[in-house]
Amino acid sequence: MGRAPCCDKNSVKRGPWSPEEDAKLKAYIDHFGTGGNWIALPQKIGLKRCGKSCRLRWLNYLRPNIKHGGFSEEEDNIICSLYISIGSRWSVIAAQLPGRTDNDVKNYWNTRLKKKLLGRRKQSSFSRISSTNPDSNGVEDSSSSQALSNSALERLQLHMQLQNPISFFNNHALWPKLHPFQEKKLLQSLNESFSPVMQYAFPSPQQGDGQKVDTYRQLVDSDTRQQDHPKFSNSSVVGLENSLNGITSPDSYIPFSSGHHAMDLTIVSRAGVVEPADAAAQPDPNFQSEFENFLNSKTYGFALQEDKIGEFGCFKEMNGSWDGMNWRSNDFETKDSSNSWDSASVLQFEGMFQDYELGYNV
DNA sequence: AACATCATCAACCGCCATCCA
DNA sequence: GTGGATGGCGGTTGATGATGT
Repeated sequence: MGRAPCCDKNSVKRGPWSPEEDAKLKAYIDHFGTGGNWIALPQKIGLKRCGKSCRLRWLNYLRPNIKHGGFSEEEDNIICSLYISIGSRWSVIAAQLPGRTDNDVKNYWNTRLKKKLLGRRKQSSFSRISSTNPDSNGVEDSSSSQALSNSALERLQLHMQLQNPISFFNNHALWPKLHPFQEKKLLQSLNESFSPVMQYAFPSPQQGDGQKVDTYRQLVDSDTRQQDHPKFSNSSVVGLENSLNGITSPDSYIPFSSGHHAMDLTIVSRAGVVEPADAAAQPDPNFQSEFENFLNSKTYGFALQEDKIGEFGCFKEMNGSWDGMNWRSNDFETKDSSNSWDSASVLQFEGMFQDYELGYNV
């Protein structure tokens, strides 16, 4: 039994608003405000609209100082950065963009920005998977596509594409400036939390790691049983196992990502030397070659290559530096009242790790 | 020119949180 | 404490225009 609708759908008008309706609503709110009750408002002004519809129309279109379209690169950067950090909390993201509504930001992300950032990269990553998996026939593996929620997958991909998490975590100079206690707390929480990516970043094979894998696998099994669309696939477990059993050993630990690879979990697992479920498969020669080149390059920093940066138009103004997008390190020092980035900066950094925890439900 | 497909975005839907009697 | 009313939010839909064939 669903809840009662907020209005009688048969007696209210739906669909696009006419200029007359807009004028009525705007004139009333300009003079009297909303009166604190959107549901009662349409009756007061003689509009055959649902109160919620009035509220939405006002907030998204009629409200003063609303901007439509023409998102700047600065705004792109903010949206990308916040999406990576906090996910699809559009109202929070929109709050950082004066004149933008959550609906606008959401639409912009879904229709343009996401494609701009993930579109071609996704394609290339899938083709890479396909090329190494003779069974896939070039079709995206449904199990891997369901491994994570769309949002989590997108954000994970963005992480992998826009940042090299391993080199990032190994190079503290790239970290945002934190107060000492914040950094201590962060490191503490990283050590306490269990995340595959953290394992890559801080490889410290210890007794009990196998147990962690077991625990993780139990989570996955539980997840699979409980949900129609489990957040985890077997490949993510394989990736985790590889991360613990293989490449995270002190000698073999290698920052295998060159940063510009669009690596989803399947690729992560494949990069982990041998994937048990696919042990007989030969590594993609192209990937192998790129991998070796990377190892020879000794550029373990943020290794976004020039040509790859060019694919991310919205970042091209940042001179190859990520500071402008993700790590407003100055935010902790310069309290600029003209922008509202302070809280967001904290969110960004905390959210980056929460993201992985959420993604893995750990 | 006609049709199909794609991209965009305003609007809707339904869930959850909060308020208040 | 409880339950209804309302606000707020994120996900989704569908109309419309643009573009491709």
